[in-house]
Amino acid sequence: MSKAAGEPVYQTIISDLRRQIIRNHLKPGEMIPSENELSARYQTTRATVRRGLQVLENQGFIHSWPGKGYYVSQPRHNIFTFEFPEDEWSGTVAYKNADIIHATPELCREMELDSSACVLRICRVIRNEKRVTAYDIKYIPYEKGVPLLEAEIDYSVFPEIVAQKSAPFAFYTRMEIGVDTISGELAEIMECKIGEPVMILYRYFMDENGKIIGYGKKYIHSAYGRLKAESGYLNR
Amino acid sequence: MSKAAGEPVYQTIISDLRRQIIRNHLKPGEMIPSENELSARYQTTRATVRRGLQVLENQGFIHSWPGKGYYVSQPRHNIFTFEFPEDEWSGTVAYKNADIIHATPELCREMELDSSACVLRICRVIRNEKRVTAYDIKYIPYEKGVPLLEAEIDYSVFPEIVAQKSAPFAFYTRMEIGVDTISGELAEIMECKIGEPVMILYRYFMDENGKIIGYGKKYIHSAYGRLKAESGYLNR
DNA sequence: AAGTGGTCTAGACCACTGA
DNA sequence: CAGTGGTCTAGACCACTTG
Repeated sequence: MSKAAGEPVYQTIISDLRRQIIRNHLKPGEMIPSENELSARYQTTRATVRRGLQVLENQGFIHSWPGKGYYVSQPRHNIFTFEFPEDEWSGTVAYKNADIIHATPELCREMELDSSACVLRICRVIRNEKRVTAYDIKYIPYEKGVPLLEAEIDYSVFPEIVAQKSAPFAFYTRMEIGVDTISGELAEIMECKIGEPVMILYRYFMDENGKIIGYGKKYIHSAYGRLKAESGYLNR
Repeated sequence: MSKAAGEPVYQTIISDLRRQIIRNHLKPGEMIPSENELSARYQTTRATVRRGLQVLENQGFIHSWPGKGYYVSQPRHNIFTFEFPEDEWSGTVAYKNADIIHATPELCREMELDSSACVLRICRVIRNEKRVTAYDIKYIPYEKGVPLLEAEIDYSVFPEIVAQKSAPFAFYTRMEIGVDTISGELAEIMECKIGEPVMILYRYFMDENGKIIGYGKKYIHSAYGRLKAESGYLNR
């Protein structure tokens, strides 16, 4: 039961329990002291205790079981998060091109489109001082007659384009990470040899109803670097 | 202001505000009604209102600015999470081997080890009916004289091994995703041709002090599949 | 029946921001 | 200065679990 000067009581409760869990004095599956017990121990009310337990629950340290008590959770060390460096990641845009094409078989499949559909395609080549580091293709369903948005043609970042098609919060994203070797056409664009390995990031943007409102591929040259992700409980 | 029968008041508040944000009636950067305003509107107390706002804040929809009010946040659509399917992912273990080796230059670098250090190495080949899908190598610092743990030799999943070296919550993980083509030695192990592309997952386990307590590489054949990640605000 | 967490009320005092 | 969020008190009633 430590106490930093002026530290809120609920913070003290959080730190204390957190420390006990991390040091394994409270083990996964074990019950932690009840709200009433903690209220008494810290000379405070249930509301304040709950304030602290709420945080630990949000962070995945504990979970509550109504009628029984709070229990230490089983840690999940295989859930990772990463921040995807949208553009400007691997360099500057060296070439860009936007046009409207008919849906290819790939696009019909990936974007669940009719084969008569049209799609706005935005291609970009990204490079650093020495080489082409990435090749990026974005596809956005194109409704005939609907004027293009500045943002689309001007290639702001993908989520921003999509946000204007729906609303800032009204969509979700899926990413798939794959790998392949570079073939003919791509080798020319990326200025490298056929057979070199590339990472491919596929992105799907869906609206509230699951309708695909954006699809993209990004080829990243293996020499550029790695994608980094993290998981864990210590940095919270 | 909707109301489901028996739904807690704070839930109603959450749903209502959430809907307004997703529909873009409350826009990023805009202030939402104050706690007092909401208390009056829902005929409840500040405590109940705060209960709801807390949730929306945790989910990233809003943030509070003491003395000013609550504001709608800028959505982050480039933060992804994925669950890493530990083993049994791409098939069954076809071959395994554990031994103790001297730290190679790579290990000294990656694990921040002294060149005289010893390391427990666990290699595994994973395959499905048709082919080798992955090759997995785990490294764990080996202290001379310390007996090996059952778990290590028996190759339970990586986080579990590491958890026994410290404590279930007392470490964090970094993953890096890279790509390469298969070279000689690896081609033999993975039963494929030289030059085929592979995804490489590097994993680093650190304890509270940042000391590396586990390192691993997993080569995944491109034919196996993709790594999938998600982001967004709709599924919460 | 006693204990647990879930929800809620009706206040209080504080530090901070803005007009 | 009035308004905002941050913290906290001291209760209440409920549904649930356990002995």
